[in-house]
Amino acid sequence: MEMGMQMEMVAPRYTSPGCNHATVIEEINRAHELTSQLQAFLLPLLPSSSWSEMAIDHLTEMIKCYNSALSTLRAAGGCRSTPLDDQKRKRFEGSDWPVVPKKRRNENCRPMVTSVLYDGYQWRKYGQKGIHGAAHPKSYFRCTYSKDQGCPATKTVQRDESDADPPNYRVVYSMAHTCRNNVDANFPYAMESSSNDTTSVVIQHQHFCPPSAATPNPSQSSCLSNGDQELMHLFSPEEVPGTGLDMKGEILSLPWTLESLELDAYLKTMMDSMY
DNA sequence: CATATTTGACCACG
DNA sequence: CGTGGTCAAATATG
Repeated sequence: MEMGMQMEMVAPRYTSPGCNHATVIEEINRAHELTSQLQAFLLPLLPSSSWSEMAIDHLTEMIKCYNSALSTLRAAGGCRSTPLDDQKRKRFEGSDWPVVPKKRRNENCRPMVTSVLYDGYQWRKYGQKGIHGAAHPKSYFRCTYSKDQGCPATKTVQRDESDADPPNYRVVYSMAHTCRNNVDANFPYAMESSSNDTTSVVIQHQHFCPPSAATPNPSQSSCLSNGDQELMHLFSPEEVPGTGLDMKGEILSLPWTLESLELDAYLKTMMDSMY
């Protein structure tokens, strides 16, 4: 679109002394290399399932993102923050709130799922709220098909108070899905591992459980006879709520073999090096 | 243009 | 009246 023009116009202005352009490129380069290695590492290990394919797809997308980011950075020749055009700036004029522009999704890398903690359903975020006494805001999601099919399912995601590294997320589901044909049939709902290196997520079920009637993997479902039963599931480090991509969680859904544990360690290393 | 996210405003409830 | 949940306009993005 007019993206290129915007960049040319504003790039010099957003260069700051504290922002080392070469270092940024170097870091992205490293992330790119690590992702490529990870992909090569994963390919022979993953079983053939659409679940695995999705993980590989994620990696491929990540590599594309890095390529795009690198070429953009190199073309820009300077470090910049997200530029605001006049119209966008107008929104913040006279307001003491957004000194920085709204945080938006990575422009080159749209996540496949619409919420964190991919659970086989598609969610749409409709709100975020700071909770009294909580360090982290709570995000509110409803089923993507709530409008189309009147699906009442909602969930909230809130980062745990503990300073655990990686952080824990509390996911609370409310109401059952009534939408159809939207469940990822390959979603392994319950994971049966315990690695202290993974992100644990407390999942609470209010009224109903998530992939319930349509749960494609009932044999693994540890859920859910009682409404308010609290379950500990081990997911992976991931982006903060709202940004969506939780690829590692998918990978960790593999059976816990030695390989997958090594994989976990490798993933963690990779993640650490990326942030 | 369609769809998703962000975020301040609004509202119900205790 | 404070808090938490939802709405909806603005915005982002393919």
